[in-house]
Amino acid sequence: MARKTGSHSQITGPRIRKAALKLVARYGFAAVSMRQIASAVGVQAGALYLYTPDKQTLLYDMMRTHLEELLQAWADEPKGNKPLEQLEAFSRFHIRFHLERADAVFVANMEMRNLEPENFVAIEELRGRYEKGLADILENGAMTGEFKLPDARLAAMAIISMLTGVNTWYREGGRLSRERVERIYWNMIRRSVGS
Amino acid sequence: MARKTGSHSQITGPRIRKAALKLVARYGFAAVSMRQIASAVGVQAGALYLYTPDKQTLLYDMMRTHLEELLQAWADEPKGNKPLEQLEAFSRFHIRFHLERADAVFVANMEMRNLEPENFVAIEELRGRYEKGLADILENGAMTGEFKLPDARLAAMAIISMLTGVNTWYREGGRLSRERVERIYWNMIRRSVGS
DNA sequence: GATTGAAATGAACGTCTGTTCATATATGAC
DNA sequence: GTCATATATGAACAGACGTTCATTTCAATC
Repeated sequence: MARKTGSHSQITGPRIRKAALKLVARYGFAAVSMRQIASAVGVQAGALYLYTPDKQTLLYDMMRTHLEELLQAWADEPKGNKPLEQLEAFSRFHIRFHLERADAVFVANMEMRNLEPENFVAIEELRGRYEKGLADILENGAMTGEFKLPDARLAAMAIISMLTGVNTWYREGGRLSRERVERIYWNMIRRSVGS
Repeated sequence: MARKTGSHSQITGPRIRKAALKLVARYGFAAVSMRQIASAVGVQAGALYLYTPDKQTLLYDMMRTHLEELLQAWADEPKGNKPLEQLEAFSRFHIRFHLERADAVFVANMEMRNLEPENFVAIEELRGRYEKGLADILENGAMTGEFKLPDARLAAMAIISMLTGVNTWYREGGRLSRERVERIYWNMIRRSVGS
């Protein structure tokens, strides 16, 4: 008869989120039904509503969880002191973390438009915080003269787009190893900021 | 009583494509109904089927038309002879063309997964042709030693991701003019290839 | 083994979906 | 003004959608 599980900071359980992520990444949020998600979890559709109040919240939880884990992982990452070291740490971290969670990345990047306004704002804020992490590194480097950048915020967007783009073509066991991709990208980025 | 218009190389008419592009870019293909599209065109849903056999073909036509126009426009673009000139031409062309057609770009990048296998292959082929245009420039430059690139194909993907990323944040009348964005991006790209 | 409370079912709801088609309206030729 | 042709309507179709809820199943406690 209970309508909700005890925890409140994370409404939807990990089992459901994981199954939903896979389906939503493959077919898109609007194209995936609650019945399909339920079937992937191994329950009937009605049972999902013991763990999430509605479909929209399920999407929001997937994206929020992903971005919170991203921010936490970056906070925990060793980064060194100098802007150049930090930029390398960011570049390699971003590629590695994003390749490890291709489904969540895909959803977080593609499904913004399916968020209700309130949730949209919250997710955008989290994403902005991550982007600011990179922008700060670039700004510091520009101030010390290590980087030659007319606009650090723009450079941050350019670099993040480039890094996230790896997810669109990289395939495990393909022509290039992840380490090799990381090195080549890092070299391009290092040169692009004039170092 | 006629079921189809005379032309056959372009099934769906431009009026419908344009209205559909706007809606699909904003809400996603799966989330937009034929009734919504019809309403944006100013007709009833049934009338759409005089111009397209089904919804899937409508999506396919939007993407195909966009990519064909992209390929044609790039073919018509003046590019110079030297790899460096060509790379600058490509960078500036890509930003300009894509900003001018934000809706079509969004749809072409986001709705691949809603294409049926046959259509998916066809669209991927067109996209591959465009990417090869850039990869060829980079390969030429690497051969002459103008560019320092361990892997031209990978560099092509990196650069295209970076350029297309402009669409996600650029807003008309924002902090930076398009010309300024073009110049900054071109500088980053030029340096990233070691020139 | 009975009692309890949580977890899951499965039928039902109203609404919306893509698509079809008999019918109606508009357009231009003679 | 009549005919022919292209264009559009709007009702109807079968099925899927998100969500609710009375009922049943499951697991643990006494």
